[in-house]
Amino acid sequence: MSQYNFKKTQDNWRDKWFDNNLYEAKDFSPKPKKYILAELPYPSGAQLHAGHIMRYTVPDVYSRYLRMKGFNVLFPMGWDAFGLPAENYAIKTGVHPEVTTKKAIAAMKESLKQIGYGIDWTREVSSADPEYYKWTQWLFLKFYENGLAELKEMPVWWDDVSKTVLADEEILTTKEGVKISERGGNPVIRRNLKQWVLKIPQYAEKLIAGLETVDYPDAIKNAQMNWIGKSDGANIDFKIDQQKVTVFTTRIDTIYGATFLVLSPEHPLVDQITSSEQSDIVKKYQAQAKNKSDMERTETKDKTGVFTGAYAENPFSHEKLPVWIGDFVVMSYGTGALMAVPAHDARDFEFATKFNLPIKQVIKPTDDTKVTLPYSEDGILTSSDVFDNLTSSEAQQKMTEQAENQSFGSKKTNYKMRDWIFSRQRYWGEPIPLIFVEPDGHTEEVLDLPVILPSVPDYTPSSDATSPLARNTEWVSTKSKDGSPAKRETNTMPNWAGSCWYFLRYLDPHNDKEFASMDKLKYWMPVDRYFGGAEHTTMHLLYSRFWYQFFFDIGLVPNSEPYQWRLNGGLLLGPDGRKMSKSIGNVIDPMTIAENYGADALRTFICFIGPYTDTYPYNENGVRSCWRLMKNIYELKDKVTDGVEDTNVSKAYNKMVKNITSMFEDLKMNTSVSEIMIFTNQLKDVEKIDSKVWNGFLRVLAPLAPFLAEELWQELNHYTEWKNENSVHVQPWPEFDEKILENETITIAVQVNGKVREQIEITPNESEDSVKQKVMLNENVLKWTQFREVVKFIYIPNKIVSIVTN
RNA sequence: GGGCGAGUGGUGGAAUGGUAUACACGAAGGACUUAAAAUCCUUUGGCAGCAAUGUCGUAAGGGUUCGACUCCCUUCUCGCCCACCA
Repeated sequence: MSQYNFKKTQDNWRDKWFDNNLYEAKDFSPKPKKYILAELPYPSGAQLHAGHIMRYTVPDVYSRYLRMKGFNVLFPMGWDAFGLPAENYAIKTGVHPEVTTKKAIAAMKESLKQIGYGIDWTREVSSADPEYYKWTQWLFLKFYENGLAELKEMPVWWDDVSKTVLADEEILTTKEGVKISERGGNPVIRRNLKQWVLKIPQYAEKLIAGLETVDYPDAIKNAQMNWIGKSDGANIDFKIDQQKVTVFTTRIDTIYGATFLVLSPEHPLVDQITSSEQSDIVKKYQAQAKNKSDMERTETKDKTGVFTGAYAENPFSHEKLPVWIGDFVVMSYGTGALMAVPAHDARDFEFATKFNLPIKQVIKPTDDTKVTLPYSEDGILTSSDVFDNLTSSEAQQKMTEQAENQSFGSKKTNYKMRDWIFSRQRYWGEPIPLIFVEPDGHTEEVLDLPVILPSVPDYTPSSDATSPLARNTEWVSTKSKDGSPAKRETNTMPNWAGSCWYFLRYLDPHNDKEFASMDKLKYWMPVDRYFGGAEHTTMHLLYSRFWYQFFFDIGLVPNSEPYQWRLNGGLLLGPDGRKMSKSIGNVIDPMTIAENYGADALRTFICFIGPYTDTYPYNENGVRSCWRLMKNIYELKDKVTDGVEDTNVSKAYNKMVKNITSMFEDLKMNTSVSEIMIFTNQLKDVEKIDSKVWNGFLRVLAPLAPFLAEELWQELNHYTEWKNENSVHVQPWPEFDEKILENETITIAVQVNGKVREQIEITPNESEDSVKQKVMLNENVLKWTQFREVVKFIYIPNKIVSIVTN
């Protein structure tokens, strides 16, 4: 018996496949297309890590299956090559990030080939390649030209370790309420800086509407909806002497219960309305709030605030309401001012209780249940003048109408989503292709793209919020279109920029006239299946939808949603069940596993471990069992011969093909591996295996274990030299015969009063009468039915009999 | 505080209204071996029983149904996301 040498097998077929580009996706092929996409990796470190294997294995198995099913499959790969780790490494060592990145890319590409991912490498792209980022810059300029990119002075999150601004999405809040950076966990502080922003809130409605047309799990849709944070309500003006303050409310129906207003301490009106008696105390509070970091603001659960001495008139009830300021009201949402209805809002209730302000109930429940305040549900209005007895929603409509008719308010929709801060004060990113023309400093586009990222002697970020590029004075000074002196924008784009459109470049990677041709976009888009990480739900996945929707609006792409379908994958934990971490020392290196057990065993293990979406601890014994499976399959080959007839094997074979076909369609790779194991165990028990069965089995095996399947396929067919069309991976997916699966008899269970008491044999589609006769005379059934009256006899054909007695 | 998801053997998991625990790991016993590894065979949800079998059992409680891990309600626990967002 020959021994399975997985290393030799892998080395051999890997070169054959990739040297001949076996997995090429053909533009405009008459076959139906499938675009299978997995998030592109960041090329750090030397090689692949466990996360990549978890992310790419199932998509690869699936795309291999589709290819055999006759689809023109695009399964591409590229590199999200800009980013902090390479830059931080450069700061430490002085080696240019380009050098380290290229090295990492080469090593990772080699690893991806070793695992046997069926990637079309002719379409490889790297976001740090000038040929690529030329188009990232070009696309950015489309935003600029259409008023969606804007320079804006605003409070931003500043990472004080990395010395750069970060977007809202890149900030996490710890359990203690401390704000930190998502990458690196560095402390962040608030700073006012002038930044490029992309006005993603303008696409809020389209981003919401688009979710209805795509097939994403509800969890992702919910998270994006939540992040966009749409609230329908109204802006209402309250008069304060000659001034007026506008508040945003989603509950205008509670306005008769408003007993005070609260303004953000930074609200511009505060200085004008504060009475002279309150002036000192207000100024002191404002100063305190300003010095308080956001961390401290959120840390103190206790509400604080001070009275301004001013009173505002409720436009409905004409009551005079005291105006307070409080730092729980943030300037960046709504109007920075709110009407407090302590009876119907928990925060207002807390504030009113603390400062002894009146609490007035104006909503009662629709039924007679007693309420404890604060009661924040909808209900029936009371103590609300002419609006009494209306429901909340009726009142909201009528009151908003009245406010609009009398010009003291209007319907208003607010979003939690903010402008996307798009400048980074770092080196290793795409230069923003704009210049500031002197003397007035107005911005102008750079027409000659790409703006190449210049070399600098020193990558260290500066604490004065300028980019390392700013120190390259020669590069910074340039000329405008009409020859005026100008200075370059020295900030770079965030890491997310390149990945917002990479899936479009795969479609036309070598086009130097366009970012991608419309014909190719029309052929391939949208992405049919997109696999990625859950951490990108409100970042990359939302950003790239925004870009794509905008491109659609300006006619650059053929449809409005980039991804038709999306699934988030889980993680591989260390053997101890904890997240892999160098400091804990529980990091599993997939390439070592591949080295020890073979790429096929590793792939099969990753599939077998459980559904794609879940997270699992690593288990070495699990890999060993898959390695054993490979070995067992290999050893079966000596039993293969022509003309073996075996009904049991034939049945098992057809069942396996049938089951795996539907499991692959549903991406249930874990149970597919079970089916392979069950069938293999069966083959181990027979003397001889028919070559036709073996032929089909190898094709079913091919997506999961591409190397082993290729080895045995080539041997079975006695191929002596390599030809692409002879590869197992381009063979048609095997058919199965339902007829062979039909048995002469079926065993079904008999339940008496819900408990299984007997199993009987019936012929397929046997009549109810005949089955009933068999069942009612059965001795084990009689034990439970005699001396009782059979009230009901239920027969579900070919499945079960259920008897009810009294 | 809000939203979403999940709870099944010692472990990863299977079963989406029809015989709960497929497949695999681990464990126990046995075969082979001087021995070990590897390999092979047997057993493996709890309780009672030599066994046939009975009985309980999918976080807890209730409901719908001939029949519920699966659908509905209540509670508990865990995970993830968001969070003074008016």
